[in-house]
Amino acid sequence: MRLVIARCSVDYTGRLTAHLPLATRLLVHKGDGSLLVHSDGGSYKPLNWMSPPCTLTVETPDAEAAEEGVVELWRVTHAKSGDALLVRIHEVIHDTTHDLGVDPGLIKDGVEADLQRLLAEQVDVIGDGLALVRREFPTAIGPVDLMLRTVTAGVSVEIDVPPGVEADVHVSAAPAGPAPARHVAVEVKRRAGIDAVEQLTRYLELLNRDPHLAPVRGVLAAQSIAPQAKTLAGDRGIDTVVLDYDAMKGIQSGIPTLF
Amino acid sequence: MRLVIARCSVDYTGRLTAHLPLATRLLVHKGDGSLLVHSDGGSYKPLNWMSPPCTLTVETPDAEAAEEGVVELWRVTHAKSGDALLVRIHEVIHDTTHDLGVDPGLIKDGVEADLQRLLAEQVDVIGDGLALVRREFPTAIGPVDLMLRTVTAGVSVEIDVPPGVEADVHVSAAPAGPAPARHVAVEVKRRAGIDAVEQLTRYLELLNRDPHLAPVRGVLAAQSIAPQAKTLAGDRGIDTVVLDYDAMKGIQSGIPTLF
DNA sequence: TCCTCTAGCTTGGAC
DNA sequence: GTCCAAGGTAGAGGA
Repeated sequence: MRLVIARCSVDYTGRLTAHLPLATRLLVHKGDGSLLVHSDGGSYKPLNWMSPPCTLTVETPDAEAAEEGVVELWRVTHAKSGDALLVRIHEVIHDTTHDLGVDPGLIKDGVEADLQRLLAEQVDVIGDGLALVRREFPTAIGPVDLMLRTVTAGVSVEIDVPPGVEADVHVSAAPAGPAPARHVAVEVKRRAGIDAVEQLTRYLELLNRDPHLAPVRGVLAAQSIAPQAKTLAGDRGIDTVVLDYDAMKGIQSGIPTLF
Repeated sequence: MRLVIARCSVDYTGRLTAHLPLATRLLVHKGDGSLLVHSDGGSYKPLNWMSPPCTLTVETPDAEAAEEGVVELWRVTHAKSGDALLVRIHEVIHDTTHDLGVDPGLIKDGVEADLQRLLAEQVDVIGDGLALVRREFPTAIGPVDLMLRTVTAGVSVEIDVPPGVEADVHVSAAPAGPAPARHVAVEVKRRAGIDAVEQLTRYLELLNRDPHLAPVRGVLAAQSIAPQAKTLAGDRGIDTVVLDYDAMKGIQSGIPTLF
């Protein structure tokens, strides 16, 4: 990794064009060829950058550029897209190179996948008398996060059996023509916006065309739900459930899961 | 801006928890207090970071940590959210500080706003016999990018007048009861996905309730349109138009706009 | 490979 | 402040 502090101007041409006037900035040239241009402040996102695969070539400025004070010209070209970054360096203030080795990588917890996994183990959070059919239930337009079905075969049955799988098995085995299972499609999000409601609506539209599944009810489950998303969901008959990740994690660690 | 190369492990707790095992990394401490943790390679995004407003405090490791080889402990705390980043430094390999000054900022061209502006000047790209009503046409749920209307008042009229405004004016002034104008709502995107179709659908639903506007046809105009978005648009009777930004820009620079 | 969806998204703008 | 939409979104994961 090469770290350069330099007075420079930068031009990007590619999906759009962007220009950075002359100023002092940090240039990070990584081992994979990528380049980041950072200012002191702003966001974690560089002002300009080039993602790998790309190559950096250092050129000597032509007479005109040299006259303007350019001492070095860095050209970073993307291997496929043709995007290019041009760094006109007027003054190098710092220049060091370091060998960092390979990074072991990041371990995360608490992303949507974790939320979905926990919720699959605790479908009672969504409502009573529900059992998991499967996670990532496949449809033609993509997988539904969770597919559940009701296990309401009469109150008397549910009293003396454990909730979840056992009751579900009982219903399935009921000799007297069982009430048709009603399905519940659950969309899991960390933060749900209008787009989440739209997504679930598309799934429901499709699922309800399938006579084996219909009627399918929709539930939007998220750690936070935008007010407009809640309103839109209400309009469309979609229930919303706010999830408490820490509480769900507590239950998960305390009680062994049924599945 | 302070640049540190160090062998360190990092823990983030906040919206999720994340852990980085011991390895050599770049730490960038910016003037606004923010911290970036970069590896040599990967993306332009740091492995871990803390966004401003936040403060960095350097602590002396306790006996236990010192025994594990920690020589310095950086704690970065977000001012509002309570998110925290903990950097356990085992070895400092490089440590320099530089004054970069304030960055003049980035100038962009080719973003969605530019596309919309160009398209407003060249509505014929959408179809013949159309005139701009206005950009950012207001509705209760937000502005429609472009609202157009047809100027089809009979072919004979259109032959000997310039397209666009002039023809439109003529139609408006036509003494023999003019055919009602048909409206076209255009959603402009650089890249259109399913969400763009959903957005336009919401607008059309609303616009078509207005007897002054109905019937309103929908057009999705974008530099690239995802296949599923094109399919969904087709299902809903929404036309799609693929835009060539460079070509449109060429026309714009060559021919003065009518508006 | 293409195409989809998530993201500690971030960031800017409107209300 | 909250909420929504754009992003050179990037990056992962499935078909």
